[in-house]
Amino acid sequence: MSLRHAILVLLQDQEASGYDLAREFANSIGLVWNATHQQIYLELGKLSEQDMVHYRHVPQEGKPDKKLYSLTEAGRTELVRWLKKPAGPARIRDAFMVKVAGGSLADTQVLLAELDSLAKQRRERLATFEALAQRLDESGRDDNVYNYLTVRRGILDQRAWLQWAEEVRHSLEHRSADSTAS
Amino acid sequence: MSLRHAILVLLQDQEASGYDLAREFANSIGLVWNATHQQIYLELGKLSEQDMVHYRHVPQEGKPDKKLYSLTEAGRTELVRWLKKPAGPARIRDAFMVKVAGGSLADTQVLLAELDSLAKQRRERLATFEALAQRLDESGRDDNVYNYLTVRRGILDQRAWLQWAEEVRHSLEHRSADSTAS
DNA sequence: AGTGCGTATACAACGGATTGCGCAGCACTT
DNA sequence: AAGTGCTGCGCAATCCGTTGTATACGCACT
Repeated sequence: MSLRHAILVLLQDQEASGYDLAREFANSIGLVWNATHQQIYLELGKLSEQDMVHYRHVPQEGKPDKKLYSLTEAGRTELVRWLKKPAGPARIRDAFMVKVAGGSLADTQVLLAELDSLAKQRRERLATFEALAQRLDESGRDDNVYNYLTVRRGILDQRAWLQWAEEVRHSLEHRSADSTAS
Repeated sequence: MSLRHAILVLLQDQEASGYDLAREFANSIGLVWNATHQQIYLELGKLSEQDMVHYRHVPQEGKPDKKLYSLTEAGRTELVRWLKKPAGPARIRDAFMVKVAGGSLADTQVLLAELDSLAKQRRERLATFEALAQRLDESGRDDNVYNYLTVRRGILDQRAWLQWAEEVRHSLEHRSADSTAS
C-alpha cells in the first residue's frame, strides 16, 4: 500500500490536480511507479477523507473545473513517518522478458519485431530524460538533487535495457540466420 | 493476467512443484516477475482445472509429498498463442526510488543506510547471476540462449542500479557534509 | 455536421495480488 | 527440550489494480 506515498511525495513540492498527477505518473515517475487516473482519483478521495491532503476548487474557463490538492500537516507527518521505515523490495512485471525466457517456443521474427518497437519507446524516453537532466543540471543543481537523481535512474535504466536489447537482437538474428539456412 | 504465462514458461523445460516454482520466482525470474507461493498454488490449481497443466503425485520420505506439474498440449498451445501477441509495457514498483524523489523531507543518514543495505543485496544477486552466466556460457550456449539472455538482463540491471547507487551516495554524502558543516 | 483529441472528474465490476493464518514432519542447533 | 529453518501444501479476507463506462466542454479538422 503505497501509491498514497508516491502521491504525497509529488504533492510535497507543488499543489496539483488529479489530472496533473496522472500525467506525472505517465512520464517521469511512471518508470518507477505507475498508476492510472482512476486509481489516482480514488486514492486522492481516500487521502482527502483522512485529512492527509486538502483541495481547493478552481473554476476554469474553456476547460472543466479542477481540484488542486496540497499536503496537510497530517499528510506531511505521514510522509516523514513512511520515509523512515525501510522500503520493500522493488517489484517488476516485464511481460516481454517472460516471453524471451520462453523464447524457444516463440517465433523469432515476432520477437524481433516486438523488440524493435519496445526499443523505439525506450530511446524516446531516454531522449526525454536526458533533456530533462540537462535542464536540471543547468539550473540550480542543489535545489533539486532528488529530482535529478530520479531522472538519472531513468536514464541508466533505459541505457541498460537498450544494451540488453542489442544482445538479444544479436542472439536472435544469429538464430534466425541458422534456421533460414537449414 | 499473466502469472499463468510465466508459470507455463517455467514448466516448459521441466516439471516442477509449486515449491520449486516459488523458489525460481524468488531468484532468477523474480527480477522480472514476482509471485508468492500462495499465488502460485492458486494459479496452479486454476491451470489444472483448465487442463493447461497436469500433475503427478510424488510421495517422498523425510519430506512432505509433492505434486510435480507439467504442461499439457493445451497448455503448450496457450503458451504459443500468448507468445504471439504483443506484451504490455513493463511495470515497476520501486518504493526506495519514491523515497529518494521525496528525499528533501527524509533523514539523509537513514537513506544512506538503506542504500547500503539494498546495494549489498544487489551485489550478491549480481555475483549469483554472473556465476550462472558463466556456467551457461561454458556448457552449450545454443541450447539455452533464452536462459542466458534472461540472466544477462539480470546482470545489466544490477550493474545499472549499482552505478546509480554510487551517484546517489555521492550526492547524499555531499549534502550531509554541508549540513554537518553548517 | 460529425469525428476525434485534450482537459477534467468519477463510479462499478471484476480479477489479480498481498497478508494473515494453519497444518505437518524432519534436521539441526542452542 | 525448545527453538529455528527447510520442505511442502493450502484457505480466507481484504486490498490493490485494471478495464469499461459515463459526463462535459472546447477546439480543430474533414
